Amino acid sequence: MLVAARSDNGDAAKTATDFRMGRQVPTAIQTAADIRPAAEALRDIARDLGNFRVAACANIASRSPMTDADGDVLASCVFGWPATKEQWWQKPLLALSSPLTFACRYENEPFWANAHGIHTRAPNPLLDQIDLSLFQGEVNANAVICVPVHMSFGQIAAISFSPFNDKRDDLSKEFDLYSDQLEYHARRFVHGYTRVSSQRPWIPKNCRLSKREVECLRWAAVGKTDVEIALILERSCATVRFHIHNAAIKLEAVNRSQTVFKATQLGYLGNVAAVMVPHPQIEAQVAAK
Amino acid sequence: MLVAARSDNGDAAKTATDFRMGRQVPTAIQTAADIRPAAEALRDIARDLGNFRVAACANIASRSPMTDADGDVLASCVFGWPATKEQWWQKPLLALSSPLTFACRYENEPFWANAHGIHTRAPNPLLDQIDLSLFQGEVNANAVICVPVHMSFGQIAAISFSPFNDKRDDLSKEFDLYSDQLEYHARRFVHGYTRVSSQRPWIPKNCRLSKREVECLRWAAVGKTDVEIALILERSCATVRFHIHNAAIKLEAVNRSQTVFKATQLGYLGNVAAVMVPHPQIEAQVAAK
DNA sequence: GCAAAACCTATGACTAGCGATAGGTTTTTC
DNA sequence: GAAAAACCTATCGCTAGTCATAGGTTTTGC
Repeated sequence: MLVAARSDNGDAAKTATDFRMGRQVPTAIQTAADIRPAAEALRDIARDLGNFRVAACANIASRSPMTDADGDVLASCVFGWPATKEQWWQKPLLALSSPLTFACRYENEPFWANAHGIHTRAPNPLLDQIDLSLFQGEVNANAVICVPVHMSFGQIAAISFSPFNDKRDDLSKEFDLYSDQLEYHARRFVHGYTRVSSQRPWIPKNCRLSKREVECLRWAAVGKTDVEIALILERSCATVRFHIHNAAIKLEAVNRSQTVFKATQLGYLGNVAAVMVPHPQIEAQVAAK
Repeated sequence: MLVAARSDNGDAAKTATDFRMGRQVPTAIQTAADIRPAAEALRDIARDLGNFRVAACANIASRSPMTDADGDVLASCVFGWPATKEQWWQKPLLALSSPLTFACRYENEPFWANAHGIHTRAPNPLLDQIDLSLFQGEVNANAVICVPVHMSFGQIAAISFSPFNDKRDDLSKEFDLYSDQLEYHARRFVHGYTRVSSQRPWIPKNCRLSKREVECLRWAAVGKTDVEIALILERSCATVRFHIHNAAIKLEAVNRSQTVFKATQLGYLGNVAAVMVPHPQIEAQVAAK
């Protein structure tokens, strides 16, 4: 089936046009001065594709609104949210609040959602327990297409596209037709925005962690004490501390919390829950002490 | 300029064809049985576009090779790496090793690289200090296009496309023509692979952190002690502990390291270095104690 | 092959910081 | 006004961090 699809469309590999709409990508941002026109481009693309209104949050952990080079808030000045509603980003619990924000933490690809459910490209059981009972009130729409953007340093952005002045509550067709394109432009926009907005970039001078350092750090990150890690790895407590201390030095961190933080941001710990296996017998040994 | 480009191509918004090459996306993975055909599709797309050979690492923090449903290693069975070279993923320091892996930690968008530099869509000063002197030996190619994929839970993937059996060392033209398409398929492939490979998905039952909890946690994540945080926030040390403890309960974490880890994974702390401002006067007060 | 660098392992003592616990007060929200 | 959230004080035991020291193994570069 999948192979057959490739055979039928083999020649399309080199002839497929992309989303750029010309030589430049209108949603890409190179300098702060590009923010406004890029936001306008994103707004217009969303409107042209499905009469969608854009809501964009470059960092779900931050309550700062996205602004252009002059400090004007994009939500009201470009995306068309009424000024009286512009408070939604002061409270991350609204609009891009609990249900959508939650989903963006756990999902890598675009999805659409309404009060009946969150509809992803492929099933994601992690989203099953999200409470959508207050959907309309929280999201200010009956349905929404949402693009999560996971970025470096653990930053997560969320860009949503909701029907503007109409009552659509089933976006499955639009999602099927346009999610790729909306995702592409949302990513380009948010990547660029984040890049030009960044201050004080941080990079340690020598962050080549050794195998042992990472190993000890992983166990620390899942909550094990030095004694427990020592038992797990069959090494002394002092060795464990040595390695963790070494990792801290390399990451230019002052204590364990910061070390874990930075290692996570840089992807050293990955998806630990899938990698590390619990040690019930070690836990019994520790309990016996 | 950007607005003009949109005007010229306004109608393209709804007529642009996408990368899917038909009704299905050949590189998308829904079940484990799709891994092999999807990998073959990715291989073929890369070959058709630019005679590239694929190297894919779904989690730069893991040394497990990517395998299909039968446990066959994709690098040798599908992507065409000689069996004698298939050890590269046993040592994350090779192939997708230091220079490329490093760049993938700090860059959100595709780039191409050779021994002379890392060429991104927009300048990224964080990549300037990456040592490329041993490029050919480490990467096994004169030049490479690389797609970083940042995913949920802090997982980072890297997919590279290097010229197969030829000496190209300047991929700027291919990058300009095909990076979007390669990125699209690499993302779809890796997202799907990660989804079907995941075990023990983890989600806390109540991870709605309060403003205060996040605030305290952020300072802890950048290495501040409880006393320092208390001074910064003008609250007592006990209150800081209280909030951090609350966050730990909500995230189902047993200690501070694990709390910071999980909060980072879920994007609660965001790009803290850009958000939080140092407090030189607080540091002086702590030093005076 | 050799030297240097990197990595690994370990000890012991001490103290700072964290986690748990208990009880209470104040502020905010509905 | 009541309940929930935020804040406060205090204590004590446990864990993490520091310091100084020592030695061995593996990898890398010439």
